[in-house]
Amino acid sequence: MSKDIPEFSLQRMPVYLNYLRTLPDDGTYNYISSGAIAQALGLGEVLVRKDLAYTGCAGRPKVGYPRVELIAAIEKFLRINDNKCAVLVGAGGLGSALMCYGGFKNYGIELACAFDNDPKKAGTQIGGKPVLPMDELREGCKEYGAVMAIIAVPAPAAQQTAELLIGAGIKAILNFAPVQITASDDVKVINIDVAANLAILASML
Amino acid sequence: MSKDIPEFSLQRMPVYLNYLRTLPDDGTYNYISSGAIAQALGLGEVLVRKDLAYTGCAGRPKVGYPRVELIAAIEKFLRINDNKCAVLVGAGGLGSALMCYGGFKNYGIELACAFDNDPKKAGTQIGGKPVLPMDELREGCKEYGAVMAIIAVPAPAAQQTAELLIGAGIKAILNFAPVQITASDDVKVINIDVAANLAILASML
DNA sequence: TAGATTGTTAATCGATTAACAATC
DNA sequence: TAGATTGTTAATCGATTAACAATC
Repeated sequence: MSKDIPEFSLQRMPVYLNYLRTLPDDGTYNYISSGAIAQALGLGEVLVRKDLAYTGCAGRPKVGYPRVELIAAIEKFLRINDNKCAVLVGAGGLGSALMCYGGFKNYGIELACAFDNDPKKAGTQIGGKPVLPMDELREGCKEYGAVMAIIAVPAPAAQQTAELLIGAGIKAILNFAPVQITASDDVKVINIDVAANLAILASML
Repeated sequence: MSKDIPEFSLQRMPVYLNYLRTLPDDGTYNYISSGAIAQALGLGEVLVRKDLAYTGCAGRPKVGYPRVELIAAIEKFLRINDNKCAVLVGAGGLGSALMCYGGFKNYGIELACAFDNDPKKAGTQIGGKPVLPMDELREGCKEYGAVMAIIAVPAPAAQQTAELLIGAGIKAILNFAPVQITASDDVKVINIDVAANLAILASML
């Protein structure tokens, strides 16, 4: 279903969803036009209409898009009600912060537990979720039915960690280690390098 | 200088730099070919050559690119020796983790201090760097000569925080709050929404 | 009806890839 | 020289924008 959507349109879907969810529920935004959305997000209005067309939610000429239906359509498109489960590897500073972050549930994602190779951390909890030793990674992923993982380990360990996760059945990886993780095509990977993004900004000044 | 480079080529520059820096210094990689780089990073080799051409570092046919010179050329292209200074707003979990992260210095960026509106945090240190109250933001930015900022505040406060920062002379913003920050064209903004990225991955499964 | 807004088709723009000449 | 690799020019591909018909 989301196979035939352009990559960039897909990336904007959560942006639309976020924005629509922040609108007040007092009746002033029962309908919203593509132009209004475009202006709020700094996009072209034709682009917005094209993107929204992929959700299957039809707008009404002269009126706009029905807000509640549009939110539901995007949620369905992103399969937010499927309640996917994710695990995290590397309960350091960044990993711990992500364990405590409550925003994943907005997308129907549960961050179930963390794995860490520090024996002192194993058995503790972070953000109310258990930290397990690395040698329980395979078993833990299966038990929770995890399909996604977040990697927050040091760079030298990242690729190896990814392979462990893939071996445990993980199909999508969000990697924060500053190396490009490579995997076969059936495993989806997004690499986010925070320092690199700051460096890009610095070079544009 | 970096004005005429395609956006996507610029985004790959830190990736090349990271990769080249990880290569061993034992003489086996005095020269490296575009094909080898391409394979390691999962890119096309012509693309790699085009990107590297922007750095002004010439490769030698049959040999490849001189590794040390290439690293220096990318560093110069990204202006890594300019030693930019950044501040952070929002010393919560994610903000604190970023304060402790040592990777910014790899790109010549110093994260100097944090600002937080919690009076209990003001006066403390995180990662060896001071946390200052919000009402010292303007003064603090000037004092450190900060040109960039990281926003790690809750979503509802993000846009307002951005405007404060811009008022204090900040020219580039890396935003982790899950809202799109909008600013005039002379201020560069990159929005990173961690949960949204995980949602995108989930929808691709 | 007139006007505003959607949805679609065509044109443009930018990025990637392919082909190939240049070079060591 | 022959072969490998760079660098450039042309072709392709995908995403965005422009133009405009459809519709409420």
